[in-house]
Amino acid sequence: MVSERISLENFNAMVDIASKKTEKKTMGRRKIEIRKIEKKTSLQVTFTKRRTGLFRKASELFVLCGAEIAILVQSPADKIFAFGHPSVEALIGRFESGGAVSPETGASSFRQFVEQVEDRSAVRRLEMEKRMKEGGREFWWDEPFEGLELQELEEYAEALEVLRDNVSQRVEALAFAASFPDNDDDDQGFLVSDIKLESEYGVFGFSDLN
Amino acid sequence: MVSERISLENFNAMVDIASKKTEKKTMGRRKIEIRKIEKKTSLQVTFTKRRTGLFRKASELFVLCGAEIAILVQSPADKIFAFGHPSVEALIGRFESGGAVSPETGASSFRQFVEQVEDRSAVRRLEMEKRMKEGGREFWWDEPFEGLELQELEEYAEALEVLRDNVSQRVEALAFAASFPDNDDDDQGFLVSDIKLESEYGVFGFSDLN
DNA sequence: AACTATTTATAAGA
DNA sequence: TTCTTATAAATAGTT
Repeated sequence: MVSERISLENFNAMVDIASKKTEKKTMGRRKIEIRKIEKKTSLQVTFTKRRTGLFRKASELFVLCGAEIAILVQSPADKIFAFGHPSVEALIGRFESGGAVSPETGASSFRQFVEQVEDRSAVRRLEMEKRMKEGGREFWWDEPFEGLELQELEEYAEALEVLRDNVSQRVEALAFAASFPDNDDDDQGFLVSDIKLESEYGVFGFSDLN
Repeated sequence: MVSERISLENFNAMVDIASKKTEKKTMGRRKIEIRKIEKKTSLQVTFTKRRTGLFRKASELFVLCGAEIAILVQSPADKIFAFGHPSVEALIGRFESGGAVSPETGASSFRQFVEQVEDRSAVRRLEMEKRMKEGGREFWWDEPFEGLELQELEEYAEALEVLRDNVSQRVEALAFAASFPDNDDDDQGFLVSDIKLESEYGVFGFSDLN
């Protein structure tokens, strides 16, 4: 009994391949609806593939545009994955001096990176706990960002700092601007949010994303 | 004078089209190297396209896998874009069903983070709820902070500060823990950066991302 | 973990 | 800017 709903196209492709109407070996990629995957194994596989893809896209955006990026993803199994954006300098420096990763063909090192982030491993965690016990210190493990490596955390903290500074600057700028009210009487009641709500910004549908 | 480097494939395609060896109207998408785009207008265009793409991917990942995601992107022009899930609906549901989130390992603070990012505008949230009811499947994302009111921004800056402090504390704690090596002769000189260099972590390259 | 056939994303150009 | 077009890249389903 087939428990998943199958589109007509998918069904026809399956029949064709099963009945050898075509030489094709697989159905290849099939279109899917963007809605919750129910089958657990598929979900896990898809999550892994797409998280990897997402991080790759982020890294490309970072490299191409110099855009600073921070991503946190919490998996269905409640693992946390992080993507951070080290500075280009740090990146290159690390790349050159470390030499740990040869500049070989593509995916491998990116995959390594992802694995490294993923691998905020049991092992390291246990090591850390051991050291802390040895050091006679109590620590808070029910704490933010459980599972992130020191380096990721540092980068994240840096990113936060930059972000906070930027936001603060903007606050100051706005406050400054606000200290010079226009002659306009109604200005006080005019919310920026009102403008935005009228615009197209911030509202995206998925029904038309395919 | 051509100032950009052009691959052989691209050059050949250009010649073919120029000399009408092919009926094609455009060269279509061309392969690019993943490295800093120098031409400013291209950079802006690419940034916009790819940020949109990144956020869409994140949305899909969220919907398909139920993975919670937060993204912060700072554009080359220093605008900040944020993406957050879960949907407003889910978020509100969470608030209603008991307020504080259960402090299961690591999750709570991530959720806090998401909520901080998400909770930028009550107004916008309400508007979104409305649209979600009307349209079914819509999400909010993608506003530069320019659309925020002064007060909202201030609150956001504060939230960031809190978050940053938490993360910093965490970093310090980890660094402290790491400063108790097994045989500590001279661990005074043991710097966090040393830890980084010694570990395999954080060694990754982007130059070879295809 | 690999493999294809497809779908999807997107670089250029209009 | 926004749309088009052709190609590059990502990935669903299978093995």
